[in-house]
Amino acid sequence: MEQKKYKLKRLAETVQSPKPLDESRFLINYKQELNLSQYEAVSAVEGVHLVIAGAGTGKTRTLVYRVARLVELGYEPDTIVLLTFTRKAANEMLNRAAVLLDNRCAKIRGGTFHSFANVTLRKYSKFVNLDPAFTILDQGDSEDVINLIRNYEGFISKEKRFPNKQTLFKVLSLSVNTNRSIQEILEENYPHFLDYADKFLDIQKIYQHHKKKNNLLDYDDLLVYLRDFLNDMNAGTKTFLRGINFLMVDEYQDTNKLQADIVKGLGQFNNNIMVVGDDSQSIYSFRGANYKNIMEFPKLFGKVNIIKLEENYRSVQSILNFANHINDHAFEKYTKVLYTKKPGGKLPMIIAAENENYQSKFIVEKILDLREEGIPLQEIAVLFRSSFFSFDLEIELSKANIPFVKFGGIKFIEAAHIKDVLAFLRIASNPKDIVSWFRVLLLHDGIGPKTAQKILDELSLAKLSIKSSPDVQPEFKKHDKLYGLFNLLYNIHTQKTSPSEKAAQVVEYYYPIFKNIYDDFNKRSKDLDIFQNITENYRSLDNMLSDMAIEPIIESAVDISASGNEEEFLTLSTIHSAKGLEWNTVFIIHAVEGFFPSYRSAESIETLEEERRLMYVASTRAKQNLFITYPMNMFDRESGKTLSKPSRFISDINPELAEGWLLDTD
DNA sequence: AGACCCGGTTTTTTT
DNA sequence: AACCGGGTCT
Repeated sequence: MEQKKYKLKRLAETVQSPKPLDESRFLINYKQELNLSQYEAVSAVEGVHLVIAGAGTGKTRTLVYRVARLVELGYEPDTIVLLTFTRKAANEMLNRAAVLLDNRCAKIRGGTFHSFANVTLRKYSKFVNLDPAFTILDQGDSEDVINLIRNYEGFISKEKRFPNKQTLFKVLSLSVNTNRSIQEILEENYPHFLDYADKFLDIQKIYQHHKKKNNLLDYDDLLVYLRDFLNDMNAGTKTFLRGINFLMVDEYQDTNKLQADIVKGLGQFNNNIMVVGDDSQSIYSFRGANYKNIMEFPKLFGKVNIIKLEENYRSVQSILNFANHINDHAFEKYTKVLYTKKPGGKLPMIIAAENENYQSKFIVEKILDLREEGIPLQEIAVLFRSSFFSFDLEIELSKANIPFVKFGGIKFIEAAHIKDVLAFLRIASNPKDIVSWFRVLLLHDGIGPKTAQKILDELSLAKLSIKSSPDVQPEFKKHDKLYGLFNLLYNIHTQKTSPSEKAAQVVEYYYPIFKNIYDDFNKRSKDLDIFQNITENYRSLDNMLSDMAIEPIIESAVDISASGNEEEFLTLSTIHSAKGLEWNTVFIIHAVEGFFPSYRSAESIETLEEERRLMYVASTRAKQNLFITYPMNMFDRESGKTLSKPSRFISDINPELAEGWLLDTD
């Protein structure tokens, strides 16, 4: 151990010397395997660096090589932190680095801001005044807590619509993530609820108190506590910061104010930071992300070295031209020009179909054609603005026996029946979890909100407890209906069994209820099996629950049945979930004014600009072929109108950039 | 009084 | 598909 420390110091000095490093000392030939800009980014060691990496310019490759190089330079892998947008992205990068160099790369600390905060806060809990066994609320859980509060006396009035739980949550969360007051958020996004501003504040107060009292942290709290810990600069902060030599942040354009503060806080000691991103691909403003964050990065950090990656390795020239055209209209950006050494390529095709179903049929046929031409399904994706756009297509694909996996939209963990099962386990892990108690109690016949509340009161008075067997609690004479429930909770709370055994007990108890409440229980019951399989990967219930909250499993029963036997499959994905990925052929569907851009976004230039960036992200996913389709007659229930105009992003496009086609319905 | 059922409304995007 | 509110049943 000591030897390593000595070695670290010596190498750091070498790095500071003005002489260029002797490249032959490295196992990897960085200069040869990277282009000039990539090499510049990869070989940057100390200081603050901003890498502007256009779509397909080898951003991931650059990060992977930099990780390897830092390790080769002798820095301890666990002093390097890599923050990414999803845990999947982090794992993929660390794996690639491990393959490139060796296993030391897998020891790098990586993950999302949220998972990083989770680990840090549990470890340094006493410095942030937290119980380390805190429970994490995902968005649905947070909404449920807020709903509980919403139903308190005095909030809902009969005269005027009171905001629902989603709206309440969104406003509170946006206020935290963008550092603005509730008043401001309401003025900007929900002026019709301005009358309720005081009630929002009341609910916020009660919500915060509830979380504190019951040892709960929501997504935003994870970031807030981490930021405060970093700013506090107590003994814990110092120890923690000393353990970090290098910080890398991917997808920086999608960070919000809170996350920018965290980056700043993490760099307080040595200021070795590299952030990577593309202002043209910022698509998360609804979560408080702001592309201005990346524009203002140099202002916030002072002396920043800006590196631009502009050579695109992904797409043919024709697709790049088209994407650049979409991007040309953005009004504020770091100027960068993407170029490629893959000249030519077929022009993107814009195809008008009679209606939605013809659009679907066209895509099915085209996919079959492409497969004939030798393009595997694995290399094809259909992308869309909103998850429900693909419903009709999904039916047509099933008819044609084309296997697909859908990304984005409802997640496995959000399905009602999975949340039910989780609620039992969460009570076992944290008997103070009132929301889970409510959920579980309401599953039972004859128990509604009032009775549930009564039982919860008895719990807090300790007349009822899952810490001892219901057999020895006299109060159960009144509640003999709930004997089975309490017996189950008593067992899974007190027994030292594995999470999977506990889950099995829960499912056994839950199954009859489940069959009773869901008409489609047959379809759903597969999910319960999948859930039980997942639980086998865990030793600790607490770990399992926080993992599931921070990093939801994407697969649902539909996906499994499609991909189960290692078959190749077509990808259906929201554009948001397609971030960072690429395919030979990409279809973008529903490019209709009102759907994409969504007419919800038509109110402001900012939101419209974001829709434009979405189109940019979608079209830069394609390597060889790009098809953009739109139905000419599309009824929209929300506005009650039939939509017929092509998306403004593709109408009036220069014929040199894309071909327009009309689908012949014969 | 409280549970339950029904029908109209609302849904972007995700850690 | 899930939510919300109102009306009806126990």
